[in-house]
Amino acid sequence: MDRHSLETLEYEMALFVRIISNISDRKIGNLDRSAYLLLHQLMVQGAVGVKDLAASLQLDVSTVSRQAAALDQKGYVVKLPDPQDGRAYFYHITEQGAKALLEEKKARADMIDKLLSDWSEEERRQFGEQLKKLNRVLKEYEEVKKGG
Amino acid sequence: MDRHSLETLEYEMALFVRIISNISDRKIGNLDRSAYLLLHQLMVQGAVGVKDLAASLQLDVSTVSRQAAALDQKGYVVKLPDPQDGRAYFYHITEQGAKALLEEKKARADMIDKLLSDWSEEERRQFGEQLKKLNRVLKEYEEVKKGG
DNA sequence: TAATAGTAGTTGTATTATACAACTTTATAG
DNA sequence: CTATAAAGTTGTATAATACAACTACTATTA
Repeated sequence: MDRHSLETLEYEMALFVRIISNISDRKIGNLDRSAYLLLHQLMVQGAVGVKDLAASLQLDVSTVSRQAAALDQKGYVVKLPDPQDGRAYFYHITEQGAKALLEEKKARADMIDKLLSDWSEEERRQFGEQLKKLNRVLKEYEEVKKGG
Repeated sequence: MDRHSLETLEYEMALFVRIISNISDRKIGNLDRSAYLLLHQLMVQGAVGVKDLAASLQLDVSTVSRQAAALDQKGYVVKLPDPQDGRAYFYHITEQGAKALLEEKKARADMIDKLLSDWSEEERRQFGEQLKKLNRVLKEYEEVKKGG
């Protein structure tokens, strides 16, 4: 591939990560990034335990355990015991949690909308799709890394 | 804008940040992300002090001071006093540092090249350009945030 | 069925990147 | 000359993470 495009991509990716990590660590709406992703996952996946959540999010169970506990504290999720297995729990998103998630999504979407105000419709759509595609391969890469 | 594209973009961006932060924190080559960006900046900007570096990188001076000290330790930069100002220093990238930077760039570019192996030339070019454009507005956003 | 191995989840500890605040040394303005 | 500002460093705090040790259960197996 053309070396110049590749180098642009390489540098801009590193830069993007730093900038956007800092921004999103400062919080967009009321949820931080980890809480946001956890709630999103719970919404998508339905009620699951920390093990499954950790697998989906590709994080350590201990990390997810703490994140879930924090959301429990806030009343955004509830932890119900698995009747089938005395060790296990299911986390359920609460009404309040669902509301917070939706608000957060809106806040983030609005911010992005504002940031990309001079992008064409087509550019945005395309960028979103490319990011999605990239995330898929990055996830695979992560899995490989953790497996071996 | 079309709500669906926006929501895709919104979620994929959050996901991208988490995935790629984790990956790049685990190091690609021999430099971590902060070291890489600092060396890159020094290469672009020439010899400057931590204040200017911090401004370019949009980080706190204390953060950059520590990062630069770490690179100094490794022999990737040298810190020379400003003959004009007894308080100030210039950080210079060393030959070793330049070599490490190049190797790192290569390692990262290779990784990206591999990850994007099924993307067309045009897609990559475009994605890089879009990321670059996005980074410009994100930087502005950061500046505003820090100013007010 | 009792003993052993494995599993879900939590908690302790360490690391890393960051910011903010206090400080030191030097420079500049009144 | 004194007071204020500026460059840089160091102390302290926070947040997200991983790994390791642990508890409490479950499953296997002899």
